[in-house]
Amino acid sequence: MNKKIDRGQATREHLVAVATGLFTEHGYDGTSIEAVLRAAEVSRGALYHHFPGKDALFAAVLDTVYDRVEADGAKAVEGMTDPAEALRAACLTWIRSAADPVVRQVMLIDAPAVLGWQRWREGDEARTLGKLKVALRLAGRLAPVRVDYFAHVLLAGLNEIAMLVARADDRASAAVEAEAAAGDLLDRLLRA
Amino acid sequence: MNKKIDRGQATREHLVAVATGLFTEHGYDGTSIEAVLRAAEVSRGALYHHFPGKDALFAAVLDTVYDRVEADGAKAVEGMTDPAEALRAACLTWIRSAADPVVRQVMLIDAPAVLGWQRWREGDEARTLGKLKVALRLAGRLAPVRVDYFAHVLLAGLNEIAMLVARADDRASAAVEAEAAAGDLLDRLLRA
DNA sequence: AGTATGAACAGACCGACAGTCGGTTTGTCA
DNA sequence: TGACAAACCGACTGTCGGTCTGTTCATACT
Repeated sequence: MNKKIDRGQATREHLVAVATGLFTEHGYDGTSIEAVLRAAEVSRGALYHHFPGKDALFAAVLDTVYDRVEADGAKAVEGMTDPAEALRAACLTWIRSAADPVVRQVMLIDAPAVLGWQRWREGDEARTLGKLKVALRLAGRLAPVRVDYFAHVLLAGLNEIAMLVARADDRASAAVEAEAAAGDLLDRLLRA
Repeated sequence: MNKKIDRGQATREHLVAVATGLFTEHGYDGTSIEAVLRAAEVSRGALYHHFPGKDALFAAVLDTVYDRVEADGAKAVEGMTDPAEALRAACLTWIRSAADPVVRQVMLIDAPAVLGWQRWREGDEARTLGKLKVALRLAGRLAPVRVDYFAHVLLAGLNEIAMLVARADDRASAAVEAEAAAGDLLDRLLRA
């Protein structure tokens, strides 16, 4: 039971990879299962053997995107000891991540609508927000009641800033301004 | 040419009203044109006479939602002379508006995915963000480069806070905390 | 070796849905 | 009153997501 399982894994991953590209380029609604099938050269039966439906395929794609973003974040803060410094580094990394078209379309635009807000928020809480809340608690002298709210505000704010960079005519200079703005935001949120 | 035009207007508005309810309850994807037709007791031809497609119907719904939100905001600040005070009042009103299921589902969850981020942002810029930027410029002593970024951050942050209230078990007490958090956020963003 | 098992895959098929199209009705105005 | 056009009607179409009945084949068992 190894060659078979490996083969299954391979098609699964292949499907996720192909779907990631199509979802990013055309959005969830703009991507038909047919299109995925054609691009991946996989049969209908194979796809529905691995995924119960289109939204499950999307969820799998979203999962790999989360993985990548988390890995980038972890790499950015490794070795850091000062919580505030690590938080700042993680925030800047997140802004850069969110400039990636894949992250933008899949994580920020489609995910809430496809999964529904509730499921989306639960996933985000588990994979992103939770850590951010811990980091905020460690880094600042925020009142405990504020931590949750400000974690959401910070994350949403960073997303917005990242979107602004992505849309800017001159992305290079926008990125510089944006990172300054993000740093400034962080300062203000953490101030006593 | 009056009875006819009036009748057209009436069906149009009726469709928008019915669609608003269905979009709010089941989301954009969960609402079929068929369902709208049945609920509104209007024929297919009539609907497609007034709207080129499902997304156009959604756009019309979104428009009326914007209208209501704007009207609420305008009422909240009327008579105020201090820009900072008006800004604060508008923000709190916006939080309360965003707690409305219609606003939440239509404006915050579906709109970006249905219209596409670009079109959505352009609309939002014209109807909400633009005013907010002006208000921020008047109310604070923010560096001009910061105004744009912080306007986005503030709006997104307020949305998040509103969502937290909407999802809370005890909405009443959550609302109190949330408005305090929003006020705190505003203070921090406007501080020199 | 022979056979049973079940994962992986194949592709015809189905129902639902968004959108189209050739009509019909009905105010309006010259 | 007759031409005109807006409003409306509903059968029809193409596409799409999802189902269902197989078939293949690597492994486990005897």
